[in-house]
Amino acid sequence: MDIKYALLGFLSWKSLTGYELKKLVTNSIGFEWSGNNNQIYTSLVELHRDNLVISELKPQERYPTRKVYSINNSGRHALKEWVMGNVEPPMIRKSFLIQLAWSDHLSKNEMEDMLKHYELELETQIMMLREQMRRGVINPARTARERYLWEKISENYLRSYELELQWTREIHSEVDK
Amino acid sequence: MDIKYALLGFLSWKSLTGYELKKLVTNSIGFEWSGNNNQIYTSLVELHRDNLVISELKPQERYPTRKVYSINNSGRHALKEWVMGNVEPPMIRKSFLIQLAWSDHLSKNEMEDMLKHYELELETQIMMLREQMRRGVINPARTARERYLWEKISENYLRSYELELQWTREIHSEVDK
DNA sequence: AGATGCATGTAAATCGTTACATGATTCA
DNA sequence: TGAATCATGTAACGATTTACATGCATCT
Repeated sequence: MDIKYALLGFLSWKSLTGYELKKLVTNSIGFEWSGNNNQIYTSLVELHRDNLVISELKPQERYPTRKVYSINNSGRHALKEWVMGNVEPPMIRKSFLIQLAWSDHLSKNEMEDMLKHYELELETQIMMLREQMRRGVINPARTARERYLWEKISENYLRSYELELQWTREIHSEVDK
Repeated sequence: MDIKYALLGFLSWKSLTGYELKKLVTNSIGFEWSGNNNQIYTSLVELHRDNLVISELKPQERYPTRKVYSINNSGRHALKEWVMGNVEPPMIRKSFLIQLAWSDHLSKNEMEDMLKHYELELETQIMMLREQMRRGVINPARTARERYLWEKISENYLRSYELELQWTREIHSEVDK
């Protein structure tokens, strides 16, 4: 369950509430997935139960009480353990390739349509990424190295989508012949 | 649930048993995920319930009875519908990038170690893909176009991993300085 | 004798998504 | 007045993984 470590990571940056974590997770590049309420609040409960974070209630005047989570030493330790061990290859799931695999019974026009759709989806993703990067992606940037790494991570996703788009266009032009 | 359509796709190629489908799914490039027993046998039951396939028992002498599934016209229709509609961007989940995001507190050596591990994982994936391609990946190849598409699909995965490896090496050499 | 292949499936647990539920505040 | 933001969470469902369960045949 990566989400727990993603949350621990953000908490190793600074103390945050569930609500803030949700925003960070859904707005950061590469963390988007499973940034739903349920997982965040329940993961925080588990992290607390496992004694990796502490929480503190901070009442406010006009808004609901905030429950601020902070990482503790066990949490920092668990995070470091996870970061160093447990390296796995990326998991890539492209439904579209399965669709393409069984698209031979389509007419030329139908196939072009399919490819066009995929290109559009990819172009949209790329635009959103670029836009997000343009107006400054979240980046703790506590050191030059950290800033560099976070920039590289955005770049990674961008390049992945660009490669996919390029590949699709190649097929498109080949199928067009 | 893509797995159902992946199965329908293979059945649109030829009639197959659950056991054969399992082997195909786990050995084909891009279908590997969720090639576990449970999903295949239960999906086949659902496809049968939804009237997209028919099944026939074929007793054998020395081996257990085979349950051979065949696609029917509703199945072929459902497959075509799915292939043409419903185009979605790829889903990419790279745990490693989350690890990297929170790796700034590691020493230079520790970080190099991490990167080295990831490179090794990627190199292994690439080798396995190449090996699979070398000794002839599954490919219905009923038409020249279908052969071409299936080759492109293998190429897609290969290129994705190669891009990832290249990106990692870039970081590695930058971090080394 | 032990591993692998043939062939079927079930059960339990975890992970992930979507929707539900509440309620004040602020901005257009 | 309606939408968005602040802030907490729960419930239900669906997808996915891992492990369990059986038994004969064939190969090393």
